[in-house]
Amino acid sequence: MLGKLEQTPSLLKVLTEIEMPLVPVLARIERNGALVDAQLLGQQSVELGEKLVELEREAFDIAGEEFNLGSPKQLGVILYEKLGCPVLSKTAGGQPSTAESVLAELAEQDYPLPKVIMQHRSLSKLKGTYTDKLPQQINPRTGRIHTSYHQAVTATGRLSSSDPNLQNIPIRTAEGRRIRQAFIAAPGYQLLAADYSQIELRIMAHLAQDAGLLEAFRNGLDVHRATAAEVFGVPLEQVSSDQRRSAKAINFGLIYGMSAFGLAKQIGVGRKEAQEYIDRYFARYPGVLAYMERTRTQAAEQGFVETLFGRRLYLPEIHSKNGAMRKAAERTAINAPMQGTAADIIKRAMVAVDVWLQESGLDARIILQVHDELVLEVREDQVETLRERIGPLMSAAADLDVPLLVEAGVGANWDEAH
DNA sequence: AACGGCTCGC
DNA sequence: CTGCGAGCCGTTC
Repeated sequence: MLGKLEQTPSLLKVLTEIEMPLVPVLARIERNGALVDAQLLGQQSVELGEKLVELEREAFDIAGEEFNLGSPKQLGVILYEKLGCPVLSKTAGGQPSTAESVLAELAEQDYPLPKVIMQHRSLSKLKGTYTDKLPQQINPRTGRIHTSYHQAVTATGRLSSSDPNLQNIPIRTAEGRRIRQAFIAAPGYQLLAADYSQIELRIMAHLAQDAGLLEAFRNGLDVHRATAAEVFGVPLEQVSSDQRRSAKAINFGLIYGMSAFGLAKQIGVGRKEAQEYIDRYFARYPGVLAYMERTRTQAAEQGFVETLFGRRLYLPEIHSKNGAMRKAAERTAINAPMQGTAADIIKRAMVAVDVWLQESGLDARIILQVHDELVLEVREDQVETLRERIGPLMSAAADLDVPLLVEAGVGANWDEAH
């Protein structure tokens, strides 16, 4: 009796041509490990601890009593019962929410406590998850951190990373980036970070074969700016930074199968206005609309969607009688081919880079993969060779109808390499 | 130990 | 009521 895998040539191909060759590559990456400056993280922990005590004092002062800032339950009592903040949103469990977006909203209404809580939350996240924990994860024998990559966990084909997760190291804020500064190269070596530029949007252009989007990428345009120009009806050079930010949210929203409601929340406009943006987007990029409709239909008819390389995601809930569950399956159907194709491509690239490094005898090794990025540790005198050749090699992992660009940076630490 | 709420990444 | 993950802390059992 043959299973789905043996019966399906495209799945066999994904197995034998992508996943199996990747196994020894992942093993090598895990064994290589990442060098981390424990002393620097230790200093940061001390500094963060001091700032947290300060913020705690401020919070107690505003609240007029002491409470556990880390407890959403206790915080809810202070905010909504004692200080009389309006309840803007509730959690799935029915309690008044204290999530970031809610606190930001309350802060705008001039309540002083939410801002202190937000600062406390973000710093305690950095301390608890990163600066305190990472030094404990250093292997005493190698002096490096060896994450585990999981090859068969995610629905879309991405890798995941655990113990510790090195795929969610902060980057967004200046405080967070300091943690990346603790990921360093060994003496005599440099870090090289190579990431695909907007890979999922490029895949969307390719899969949807939308003329406008293909054109934008082929002309090397800033695609968020180009989207803004189309949606807001202004010349490219007159796009404001707000318009570009909104267009970026629209582009990401499309990849995620987002609704007008979700977009409205994300960019801070009314639902009607958000719907107008979406309508204008689809009017300008009709190929994208047709592709999304095709994807939904295919998911419903075949019960699965697939990536460019034939990896499948089965979606039984696409037939659910429950509307919310069906909608969720439809969003996954939209997202999975793009996210999954990106995963296929970087996996192929990892194998290609690994083969090249093994054959060339260069003193360089892959130490991290973060979904659209590879980080390598390279002997100093070979950095320029690597930097020149890794882009074309990674780009060649797929033959898309748009350029697949790779940006590569070098530095003494992971922050500098970006 | 398991779960909820929250927050970090792409 | 935008996709995919991992992990922290607080809370409950």
